[in-house]
Amino acid sequence: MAETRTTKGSDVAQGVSLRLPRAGAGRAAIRRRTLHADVAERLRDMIVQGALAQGDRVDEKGLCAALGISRTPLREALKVLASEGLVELLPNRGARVTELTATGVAALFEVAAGLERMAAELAAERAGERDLAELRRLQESMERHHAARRRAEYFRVNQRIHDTIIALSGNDVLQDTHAALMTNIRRARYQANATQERWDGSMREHRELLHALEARDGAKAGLLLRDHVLRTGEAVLAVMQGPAADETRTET
Amino acid sequence: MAETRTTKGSDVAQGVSLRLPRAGAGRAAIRRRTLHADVAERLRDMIVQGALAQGDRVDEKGLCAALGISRTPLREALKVLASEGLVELLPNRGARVTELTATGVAALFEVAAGLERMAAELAAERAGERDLAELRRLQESMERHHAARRRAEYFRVNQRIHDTIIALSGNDVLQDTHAALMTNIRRARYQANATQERWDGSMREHRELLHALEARDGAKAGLLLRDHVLRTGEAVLAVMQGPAADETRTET
DNA sequence: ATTATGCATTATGAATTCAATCTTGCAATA
DNA sequence: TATTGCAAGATTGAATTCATAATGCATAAT
Repeated sequence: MAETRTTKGSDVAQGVSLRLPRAGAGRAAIRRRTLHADVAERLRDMIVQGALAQGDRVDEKGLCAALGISRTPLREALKVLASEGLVELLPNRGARVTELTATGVAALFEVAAGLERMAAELAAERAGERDLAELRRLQESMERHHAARRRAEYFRVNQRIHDTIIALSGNDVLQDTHAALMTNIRRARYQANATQERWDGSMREHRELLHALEARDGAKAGLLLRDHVLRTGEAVLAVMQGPAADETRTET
Repeated sequence: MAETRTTKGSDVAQGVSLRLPRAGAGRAAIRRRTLHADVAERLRDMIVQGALAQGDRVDEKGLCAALGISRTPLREALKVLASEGLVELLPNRGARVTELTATGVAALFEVAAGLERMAAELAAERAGERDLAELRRLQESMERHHAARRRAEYFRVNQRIHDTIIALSGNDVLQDTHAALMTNIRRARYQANATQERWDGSMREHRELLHALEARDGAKAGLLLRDHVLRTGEAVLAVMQGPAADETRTET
């Protein structure tokens, strides 16, 4: 597993699959990627999935060895992650993974709810008939997964619906801002993995949302989606604070 | 002016006033700063004020010489600015200052309006009586500046009011997200400097907003502030697209 | 004359090196 | 025995060096 070479040499570097320009997929956009961007993506995943846990100090040397890169791109990536709120940089003391507090997660969901409300309002105005048809298709797909209790698939389609509505807002800034928040929200959801089920209620809310969009009732769609996201947040928070208050510092 | 020393030496670096821990102000938080953070701040100002103009390629070597630093902190700062949308990084081709398009600016104001609406709704619930008193004080101050046609002071207090309402939301994520957008919005406003006056209408809207907040009518306050920000955006856009369509690529 | 190709120059991305700061452990003293 | 001061070690932040990709120009070929 990428033997921890002790630097000093000429052919260091490419220990991992990083760098390769995505072998399989279409060659269309020969977008060259930079190392720091790949590293940032990798670190993001590690933090979301808990491979780098809350409050963990980021050991630069160790991570460099593990990833097969030098410190420069890693440190560049850390700057980006810091501006995304995933790590905090303590001058002369390195980086540490930010802790998810209850109040912080509540704030995240509150803003996400506001952004999705905005997106729904705009989508109700700007979505074409084809877009609504696509949403209906997704809704039906989700209902099937729900009926069959296929949790993972349900979750994926659910996420897809939210992303679609965001995209239908036709506002790039909204999309980017939302994406940034979602990385942090995924962290919280990943933690609260266990019992964050809210299947039935969530399904109903999605149905009502779709109807409001079809009726081009932006105000109603906005409120429905906002409250839906807020309830999701409450469910996640309940798990975080609830039974297993292990890792999660609640910080009243 | 920080003689462009040709590297090689021991006492390079501190050409500029950077680094000093803010001599005057209270010593309370002995917060140490890092070079890349200072550089990022400096670059932000340069971009907002147009010292680095739209579409300008960022010459690393040149800037390093000008700022009296080496490339590493500069490049780290550029990564941060890229994630803030102020520059874009072209792999192997360096950084370039992003261009403000009409659609982009419209999107910025749309999202800012949504965030401020959210803030107003929350502030109406969460603000204490003392906070409202502070807002009244600011409003009166602004009215005085308005009456006296003191443009700069009016503008400053106006900004202060918006920031205060954002803060009264009690939501840190909202505050950070809004701040990130505002950097870009300031860019647009700086460009449209000339005739973005909307004094009288703006004043009236602010008064109504204050009344709604005092009445704890969150929904109304939210809508008022949202529309106020949207109108400001329209004014800025009008100037951008209008008479002097010089620098600003409109990009239909 | 115009376009294509190859070379030289330049600048970027990443690695490595260097210096300053922080941490840790031990010892000395109260 | 606890606390403070000091020194050694470790780690960060920044500078410098190195390798590679991009750009521009000159030359040659059509």
